[in-house]
Amino acid sequence: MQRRNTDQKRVVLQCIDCLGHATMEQVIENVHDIDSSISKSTIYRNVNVLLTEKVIKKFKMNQVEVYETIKEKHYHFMCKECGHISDLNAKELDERFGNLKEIEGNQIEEVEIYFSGICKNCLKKKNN
Amino acid sequence: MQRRNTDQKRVVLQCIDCLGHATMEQVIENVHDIDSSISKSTIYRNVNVLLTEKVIKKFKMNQVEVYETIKEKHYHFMCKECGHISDLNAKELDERFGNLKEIEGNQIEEVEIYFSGICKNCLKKKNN
DNA sequence: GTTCTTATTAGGAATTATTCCGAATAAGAA
DNA sequence: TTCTTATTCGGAATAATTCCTAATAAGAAC
Repeated sequence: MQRRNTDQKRVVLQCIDCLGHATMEQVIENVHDIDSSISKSTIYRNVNVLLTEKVIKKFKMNQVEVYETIKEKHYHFMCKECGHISDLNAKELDERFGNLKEIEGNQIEEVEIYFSGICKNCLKKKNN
Repeated sequence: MQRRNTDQKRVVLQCIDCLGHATMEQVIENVHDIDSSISKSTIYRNVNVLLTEKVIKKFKMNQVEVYETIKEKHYHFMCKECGHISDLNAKELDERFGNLKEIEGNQIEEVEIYFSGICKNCLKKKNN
């Protein structure tokens, strides 16, 4: 099927990209801030299209489902205090597990790692 | 609030425990196999109670939401061919990242790792 | 064992998130 | 500019989960 580029699709992608990490609710809200005439079903459909096109990806941390554009490989850290999700640079971590190709006889193709704890900022607040 | 032990709650836990890894659908199905008079809302409620009691936990891999009883620490591997989820022994993996306490200024309390790829059995089938 | 408080239940209604549908529109190839 | 058909809107349909209420029963106190 020949895919088309529509304004609606561009807005959806732009929103997810700007937000960094966005829940579906946030995506809908942001899209409607830009153009409230874009219907919910169009937003849902385009999010799914972008997922199958592998332009964005979806993951879940601590019960929160999140979308983000696929850029260079990285991992996620969610703060248990403020709920903020931040990106972790992959390099340091890849040294540890990037070379893992097999485990207990199973061939590894993907590794998803989610860290959680207390973020830099919340630590700072606590120490003051 | 003083919690009570009911037959319904016991059946729900028993099912999740026996199944090893279970989706909500599977939990409902299994509970109803044992006692079809247990209502769906009771099953949902008890799953949530067990979650807050930290007797079971919930996670998500490749779009599949799964419940399991909390036993000793381990990681998960999901096969992209057959969809089966298996447990990975934590020891070997903990040597790699168990000692990670801080990253980019953030204090790490939990690490969730999900592997996916092709499992032992599917590899065997492919090679035959 | 009996009584009593109240957490829990069944079952259906209500809510919420997501997908489906069909006629109208518009992307982009020719 | 024409033409094909992917995409759109917007509301209906669906599916998953939670809420509600009267009835029940767990388990503490006696």
